[in-house]
Amino acid sequence: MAKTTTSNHAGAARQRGVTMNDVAKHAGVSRTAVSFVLSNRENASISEETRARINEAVQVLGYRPNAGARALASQRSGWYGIVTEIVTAPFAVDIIKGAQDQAWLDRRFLLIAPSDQADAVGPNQGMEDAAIEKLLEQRVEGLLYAATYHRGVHVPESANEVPTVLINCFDADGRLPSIVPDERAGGRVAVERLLQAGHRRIGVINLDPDIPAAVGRLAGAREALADAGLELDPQLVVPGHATADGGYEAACEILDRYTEKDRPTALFCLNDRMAMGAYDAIKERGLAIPGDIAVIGFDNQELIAAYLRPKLTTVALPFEKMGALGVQTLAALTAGQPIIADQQLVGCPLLERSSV
Amino acid sequence: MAKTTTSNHAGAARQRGVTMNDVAKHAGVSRTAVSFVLSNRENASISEETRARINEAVQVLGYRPNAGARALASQRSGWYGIVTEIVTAPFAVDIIKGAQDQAWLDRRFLLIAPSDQADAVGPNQGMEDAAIEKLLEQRVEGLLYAATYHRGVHVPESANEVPTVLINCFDADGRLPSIVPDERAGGRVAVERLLQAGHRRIGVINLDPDIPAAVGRLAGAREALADAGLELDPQLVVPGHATADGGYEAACEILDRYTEKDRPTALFCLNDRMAMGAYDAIKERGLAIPGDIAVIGFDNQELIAAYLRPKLTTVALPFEKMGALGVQTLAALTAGQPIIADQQLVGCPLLERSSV
DNA sequence: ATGCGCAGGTAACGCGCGTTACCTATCTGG
DNA sequence: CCAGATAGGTAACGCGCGTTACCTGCGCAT
Repeated sequence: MAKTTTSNHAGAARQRGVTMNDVAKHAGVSRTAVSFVLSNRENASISEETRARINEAVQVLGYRPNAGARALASQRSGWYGIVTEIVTAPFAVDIIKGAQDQAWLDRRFLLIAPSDQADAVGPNQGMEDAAIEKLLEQRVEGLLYAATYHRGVHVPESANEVPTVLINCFDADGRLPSIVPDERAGGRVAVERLLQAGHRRIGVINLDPDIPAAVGRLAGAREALADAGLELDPQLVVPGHATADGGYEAACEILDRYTEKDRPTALFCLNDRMAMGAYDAIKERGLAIPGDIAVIGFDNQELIAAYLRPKLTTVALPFEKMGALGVQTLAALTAGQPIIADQQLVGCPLLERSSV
Repeated sequence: MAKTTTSNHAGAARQRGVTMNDVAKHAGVSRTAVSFVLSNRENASISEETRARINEAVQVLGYRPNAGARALASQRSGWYGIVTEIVTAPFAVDIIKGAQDQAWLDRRFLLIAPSDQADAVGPNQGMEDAAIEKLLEQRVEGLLYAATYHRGVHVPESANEVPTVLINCFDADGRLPSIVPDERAGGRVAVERLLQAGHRRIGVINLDPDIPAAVGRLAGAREALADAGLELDPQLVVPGHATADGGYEAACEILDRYTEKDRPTALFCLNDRMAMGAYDAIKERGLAIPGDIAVIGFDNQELIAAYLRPKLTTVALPFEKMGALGVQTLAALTAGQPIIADQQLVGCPLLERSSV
């Protein structure tokens, strides 16, 4: 499989960039004319004929504009920067994806800078500052700052030099606009789905109760129950570590505590990893999903939700959408428009699969 | 939660970049002197005193070099580009992460371009070409081309204008250097682990037998068995769809076909998703992992392997390492060094968890 | 006094392009 | 026949910086 031939690689004589001047000469016009044609200037008066000659020259010579030079002259880089933990979080990717696509539509480029520690505290802060610094050196016109889980963050000072939007987090200092998931609405829709399926006794496997995700989702759950004239039994809310093991243990506790009659008929797991563990606990007890116990998750971690058996019905975190909205907001901001709100909530859609 | 205050955003008067000239004036020297100091020029003769004055001016004014202008003047952008499907694959991220980190070490920037369809065939080819085009407009000095699963690809022509390295795929046209996982060695180590644990009858849940991953891993498995004086029973190799469902079905087939005595005592699943399905089949039959049946996977998809119960022992695909190696290879290439081989194999380490 | 080397700088060009000011030839209306 | 508009361009500056060539004193040996 491994060949040992030494590669002489692209002998392709790396031609020293064709410039606009070359194009101009080839077409027998001035460089200015070329510039006008390439940038589709409105009020330029260039005859159709020369325009065609120029375009042909571009083709023939394989001219490719030099983005750097263009940025220098026009004072606009056409770039946005995004700072985020790349790999720590499977989520970050979807945000990037959404932002990337939107940027692409706007004919902009997204410069992605790593930040292994997106918190402004901690040992790696230097890294993050350096990343932002690098982005600013590239003269990005705006900054996106994305976190891997919904929380408050402290954004480095330097981010103030350029319009900045936070994604999946909010400014603990309250200055910068942010885009976050509507956790409350998500919690509500999850429980509404269970109610609609006829469940009245619903167990909740909770996260660390202090984080925004837990607060919001639980509040939403309460609202949905209240609408149905029910209350959330505090006994049925058990905290768990945000892992599969945590979900397993919490589910065991909740399942073993009651007789078959009193047992909840549905479990709302505040994230999919915990749902994964809950599945095990349920199956271990010879119970069927969703026959005996329905399960609904949160987050829509594809790798889990779509591969569990039965596939997990869950509420999706709208990462791509938030990414796209981030870029849009940035675009508005850089265009000088006032933004609508300091915090934009993005809905979390229910994803029907087979566990309810 | 959602405030509706209208944000006036960073009133921070976007100061029109401090330039080297400003620094020079402030320090009472010429711009050249500043340039010399900032670029740590070897044979420049600048007194310690003026050097200090200049550095102070940089601090005071908050000077930040303009990367674009620098690139223009020096004819070196300091950028590499990477083309990959960003989100389709959870894998791509790790490659990017590895490449990003290595690039960061080399004081280079990684420009990430989306390519929703990394295959050179298909409807989205235009997108990919455009992405490469954009990267070249940014004057990247080298190109990385990463695939989400190990396979042969056709790289667009334009990539030839600049040194290019393929990651997790190889050039079907055989020109470009590539970096791929050593599937064979990986398959070998997996089976060796099972043999070491005393297993003699090993079932294999296979992938699509035509892809490099299947070919290599299976070959490695055979080698390991041969070393132990055993042969791979063709009956024990069952093909499956590369999903949890596929793994479930294949495992059912293999488990139900034999009596308890003839049944394999271990399952080598050629990817983790299938292992996930196999878990269900095994548990359903009241069998214990690894007590009754040991399971070993491949890929090390964190979200699955680390969260299954028991945690899955698996062979890791070295994505980060491949990414880093890609950048290193590119660096060597751009420095004009001949590369070692057209294809570099990267080892797949065994990750011990609890399923063997 | 002269020559010479060296520390400590500076002037000026060019990188590739956007953009503004200006110029010329041709047509049109009065 | 001439003023004025318009089509079809061009010359030249500046964006911020790297880099090369050159300049100016000053100490020192001749």
